[in-house]
Amino acid sequence: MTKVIQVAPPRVFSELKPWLQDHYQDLPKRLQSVAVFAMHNPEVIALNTVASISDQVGVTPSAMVRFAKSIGYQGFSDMQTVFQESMRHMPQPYAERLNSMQRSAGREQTVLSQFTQAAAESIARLEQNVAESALLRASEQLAQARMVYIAGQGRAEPVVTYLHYTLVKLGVQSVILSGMHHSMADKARMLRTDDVLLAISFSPYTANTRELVDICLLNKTKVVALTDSTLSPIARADDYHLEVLEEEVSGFRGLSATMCLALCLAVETGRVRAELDEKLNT
Amino acid sequence: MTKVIQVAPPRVFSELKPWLQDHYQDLPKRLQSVAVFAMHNPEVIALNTVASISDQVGVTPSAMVRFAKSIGYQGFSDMQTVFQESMRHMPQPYAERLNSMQRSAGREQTVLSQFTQAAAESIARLEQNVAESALLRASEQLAQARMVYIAGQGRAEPVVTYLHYTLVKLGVQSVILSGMHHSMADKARMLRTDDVLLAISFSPYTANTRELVDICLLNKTKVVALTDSTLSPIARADDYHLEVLEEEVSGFRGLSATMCLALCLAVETGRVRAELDEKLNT
DNA sequence: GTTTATTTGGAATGAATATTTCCTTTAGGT
DNA sequence: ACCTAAAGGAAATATTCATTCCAAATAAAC
Repeated sequence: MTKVIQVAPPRVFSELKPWLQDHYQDLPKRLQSVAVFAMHNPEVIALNTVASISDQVGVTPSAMVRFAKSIGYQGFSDMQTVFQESMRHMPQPYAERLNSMQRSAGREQTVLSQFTQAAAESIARLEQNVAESALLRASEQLAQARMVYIAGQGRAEPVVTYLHYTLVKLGVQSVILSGMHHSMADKARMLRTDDVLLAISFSPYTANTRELVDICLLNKTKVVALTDSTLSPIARADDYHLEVLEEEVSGFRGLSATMCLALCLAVETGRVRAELDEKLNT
Repeated sequence: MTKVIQVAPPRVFSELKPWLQDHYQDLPKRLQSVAVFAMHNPEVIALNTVASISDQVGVTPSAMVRFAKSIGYQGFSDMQTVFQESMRHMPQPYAERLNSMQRSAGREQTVLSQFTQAAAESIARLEQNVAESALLRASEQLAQARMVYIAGQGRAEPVVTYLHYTLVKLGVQSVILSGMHHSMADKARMLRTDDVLLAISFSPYTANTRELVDICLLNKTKVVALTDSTLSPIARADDYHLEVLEEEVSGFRGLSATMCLALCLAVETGRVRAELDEKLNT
């Protein structure tokens, strides 16, 4: 059996991608098919069984195992865990991200072009995946609120700042909740049933934001959530949530698509709010 | 065996959540533990084996199966597929897509498509207009700084927050200057000549940020600027500035391209900084 | 054109894992 | 305090699924 490589295989998906690009030419035909499919449908690899995947690719199950082994993994299952880990977006340490950044640096792609490409893809997907109707429903909730409370931490904080800024400019009353040094209970007490919580959260989901959402739902306070996955702890069926997924480049996730969605949400809210105000004045 | 329910169980995760909220009280103790865990760690349920999950929850494997059955699923595996399906980022239903297609085919584009298009164009232009060399020079300045002070107001503030967040994560010392309630003179006094000011500003340019830049240039403190035009008052010939122009839609300017550039700048700075640190240690 | 190495498909194997069963424990009611 | 019913744990069982092996096919080398 021909091993294409015998050194340790990539343990993270973002390193696997460039590896495959380099070695693609040297792979047998079937294994090339698998490679193409894997890069285009990583989620399928992560979630399905060998039989089901090989069926979709159009190869035999053994080809899948061979593929994994040719990269250096112990077997298919071993490789699958790498794909799975990339799905639960457990971020790798920043030092490692910088490392993999350097390793892929040789490949004639400038930093700028890599990130702009990722951003463009994220935005394209945003347009595909977000339903106009969902956006409208969320906006209506926000527009009807007596007051909009905005919460989010870490990577979500710039989004909080932006939404607050834009909403206020558009005449929608809103307050940033995350900055305040209140206890969770205090925060919860502020919220009345005619208020709306606008929660922004990405994985790894911070406990604070999650708790806040839980409390609001108990109090029958409406929640509008902006998150990166329907599996997010803050996404419920009975609330209004919008989903945006940012493409990653060697472990780094941007905010380009998220900011775009935030602007849409704010503008739409402003519009609906203006309509409501007009009705009241007539 | 006690079935809490015998009708068809939820086929999507978002419906399962409220279901559990309703029936939580009626569940046995161990099954409650599982319910709480499942709602807070859906990804774990989706990706791991019964043994591994039950271990993390602190119950026996059979409890997991019981849990699934009590909801109405055939078994654990059946329930797991629901969690998995919610993980894949399924595009919106075709009905919805057609709907929005038709609407955009008519006269008015959807809000979403208008803004995504603007964002995409802004990003494309960003790649065209920003020279890799300029990015590198700016990054080198930031990487050599003893401390990076970040300033910006209004629409630039989300960018400030984001840059601060990312730089700190990458091990580059930085402080946000705009939030502090010091007088301009106080702020200026903080800055030493081996510090660098990272100023973000868009038209209409706020006086505060402009003044800060002026003072720094007088003190021979290095300035890296991120702005929307070379005509900007904070762009000088002798400093390092990056330019990004956001396309506007009916008066609204996004931040998608800006955020992308900010990320590039931060990552590149982190990389250069790591290189420098390595040299010192040898 | 023949031989040799590589690749490929398909069935057999074996490991991993969900599920069931049975027995013990706990709790609720009289 | 006793009885009954529900709940929980542990291990046996059944199923699903990855993996391996071997023969057939294809491509490469001579």
